[in-house]
Amino acid sequence: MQKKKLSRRKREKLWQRREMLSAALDLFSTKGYHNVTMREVAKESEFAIGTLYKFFKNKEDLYKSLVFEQADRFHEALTKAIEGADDEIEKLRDYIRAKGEVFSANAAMIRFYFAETRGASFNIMAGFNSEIREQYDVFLQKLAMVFENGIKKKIFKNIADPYYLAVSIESITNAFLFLWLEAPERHPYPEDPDIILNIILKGLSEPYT
Amino acid sequence: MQKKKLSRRKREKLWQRREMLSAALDLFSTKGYHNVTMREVAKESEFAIGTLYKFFKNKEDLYKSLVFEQADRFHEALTKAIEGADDEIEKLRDYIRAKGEVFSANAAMIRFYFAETRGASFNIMAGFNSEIREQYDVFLQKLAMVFENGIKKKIFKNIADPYYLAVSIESITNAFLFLWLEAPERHPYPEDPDIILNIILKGLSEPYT
Amino acid sequence: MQKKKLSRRKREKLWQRREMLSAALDLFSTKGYHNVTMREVAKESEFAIGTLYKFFKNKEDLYKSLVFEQADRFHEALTKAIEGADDEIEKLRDYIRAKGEVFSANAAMIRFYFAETRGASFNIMAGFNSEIREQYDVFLQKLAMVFENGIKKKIFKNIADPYYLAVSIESITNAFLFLWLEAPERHPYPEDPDIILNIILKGLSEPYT
Amino acid sequence: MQKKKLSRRKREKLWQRREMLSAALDLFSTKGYHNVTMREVAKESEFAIGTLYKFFKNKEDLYKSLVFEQADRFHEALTKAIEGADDEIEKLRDYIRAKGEVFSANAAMIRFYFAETRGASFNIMAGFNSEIREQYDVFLQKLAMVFENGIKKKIFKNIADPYYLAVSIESITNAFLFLWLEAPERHPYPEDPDIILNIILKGLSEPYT
DNA sequence: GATGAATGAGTTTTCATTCAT
DNA sequence: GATGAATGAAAACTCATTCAT
Repeated sequence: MQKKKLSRRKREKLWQRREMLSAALDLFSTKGYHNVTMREVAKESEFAIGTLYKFFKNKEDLYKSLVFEQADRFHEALTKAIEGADDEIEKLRDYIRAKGEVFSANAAMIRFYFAETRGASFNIMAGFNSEIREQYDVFLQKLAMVFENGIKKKIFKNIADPYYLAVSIESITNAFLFLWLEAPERHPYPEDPDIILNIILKGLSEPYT
Repeated sequence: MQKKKLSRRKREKLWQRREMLSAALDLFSTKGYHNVTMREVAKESEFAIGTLYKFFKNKEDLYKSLVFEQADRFHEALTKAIEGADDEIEKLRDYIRAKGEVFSANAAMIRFYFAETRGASFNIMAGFNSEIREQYDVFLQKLAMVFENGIKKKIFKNIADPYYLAVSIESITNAFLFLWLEAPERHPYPEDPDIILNIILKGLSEPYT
Repeated sequence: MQKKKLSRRKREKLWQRREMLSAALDLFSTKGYHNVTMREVAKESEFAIGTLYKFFKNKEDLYKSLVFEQADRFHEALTKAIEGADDEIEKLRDYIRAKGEVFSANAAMIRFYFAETRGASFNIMAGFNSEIREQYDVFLQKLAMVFENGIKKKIFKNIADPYYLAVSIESITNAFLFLWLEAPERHPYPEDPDIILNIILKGLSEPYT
Repeated sequence: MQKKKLSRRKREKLWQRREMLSAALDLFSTKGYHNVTMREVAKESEFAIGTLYKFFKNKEDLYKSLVFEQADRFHEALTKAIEGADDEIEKLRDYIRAKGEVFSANAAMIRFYFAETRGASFNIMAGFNSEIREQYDVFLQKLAMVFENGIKKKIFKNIADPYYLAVSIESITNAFLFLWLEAPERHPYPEDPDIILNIILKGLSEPYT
């Protein structure tokens, strides 16, 4: 086991880093990159500014670290979800469930995620955007594969380009998450994945075609 | 006619205002709120800073004005689209087409839109968000109505809450716009609205119920 | 006349600039580059910090401007001095007098000059050093020429390389200025240039060869 | 003998101190006081910052210690030089040689010396300047004495105040050192002290007087 | 006794906003 | 009424110094 090998020093470092990133996530997600000062992050995380700068070489570095960390966490969970089951429909159900779990656990993260992926700090991201975008695209390709395979296996009808189907289910789940974020009571993220899934599984128009 | 009543003075004012907002849209959409200075907006719009402040009481006010203006334009176009045709399917087609037209004509606006609705300046908007959100919700309700009526008329199967259907088609079209924004060549916003529409019309699973 | 052409605006600008450089000279010369804050320069010159930054793009730029300005003033005065008279000895007398005049008028400048040319901020100067150094060398060459011509005309004995003679008289006058700076009463810069000049004109050792 | 009395402990301390000062000299002489951090001195000398502070109560103290140490070394060498020989001319030759030896051996020291005596850190030195200056003046007085005695003995002509003669020969040798520092190849500090000495010994003007 | 992580005061610089011309 | 020069508050970041281990 590697984890046992970490010295007390190292473990403390890691814990401190986590504290800082956690404070930063809270602040960035509610106020946005430019409305958060390093002083605030320092105060919120209960470290001195200088200490913050020991861990992150500047504000942007702190921000990027946060983005990468969250993106990794997110990417990993979703990838695992669509790689678990054998059945394509089950894969999609797992994916919808996982997305809900990862995000519902942390409203700050979802707010941050939307601020990041769509718009918001698209200016700050300029430089490292590509890396994240690539990682995201890798996932989209995998998701598209699920549809492609489903179509090949005749589980799905061939109604649209698998990539667009992937993008669509992504955007629909995001929309549900967004609704939940705004009014958790009124619009809970559905327990039953089929509530979302049916929207693209069962066609609206029976006679239509 | 009301427009004839406007004095030359008034009309000039309006034109100046439009120049300013246009310059602001260009800058904000490409660089983001915090990376644009009033000096830049002044230079770009070829007015003096002081003149800018005659029209907008501060930077935030300029920004908000822009948001409201764009939102209005957008809202109006989409509302008109779904109120035109009689047939529900045709309404949806019109909606998809209109969305493409409004946005495709102006990449700046779409970039700005995403920065606004999803994330980005959700911080700046804090206060007046509600107003925009309300307007947006009015539209969502109307869009939901299209689905509800379609279901009542048995044009659509009753596969999900009409409101969620509205949110879904909104998010799918957004996703397509986003793809187009990133790579206009590779992912053109479809000429034929059915390419998008089919995703929720024709269900993926035939045998699945 | 060109000066008459300057608009009131331009003249005011120039005056402001001079005020700032004057305050900066005072501060830099007494406290040294690193011990002076922009806030101090602003306060001393009675402008806002922002105004300071309108004239000089950063602290280093302010500093460099000061160095160049002073160097120019100094260089010009000395060059004129050694180019005025025909007689070599008279040239040297004029040079010694001019040096005294330029500096005696302004203790701040001499302090600043020593801090700059010898040592001090040799770190800050790194980049533009060469330019100043070159200008200085041009002068040294001209001064060496005075000695060379004097030797050719048999006014001077050929006791050393003219360049070294130039460097020597430069350093001796500097030494006198330095003494004056430290104790103006006890060590006034001599009215009669021959007091300095004799040191290298009249040899110490008659019999010695 | 006093040195034998030093305990191993004491000797080690002394050695450590020397290591620190040596690292400090290297850094200060190349980068200047304000561009050197205590962290750097610690790293360069391979001690911990805390240890540095055991030896010097703060950065300024470290700097001053360095100045005093170097000044002592310098002062001692030069004093010894002018006290060795009996003949005044030989004393001056020894002085010129010694100056070359002390400095040529250590470019860092000369750079540091110029940064200190002329300009640079005259700001940092403010407080303790006087002490160094006094020591330096003691030396200047002794050097002046050499001239005074030479004049009394009729070895030298009485062409100027002995103190000014001392200052002059000091500044000329400095100028040569400075030239050497800038371009060691082109301007070597002369092996033969007479090359410098002649400048004040042999008068330039034969017929003059 | 040695260490170096943690601290936070202090510095440079930007930019929204005002107001005299 | 238009202008844009002047303002200064506020932000990012550095580094001398302390002190718990």
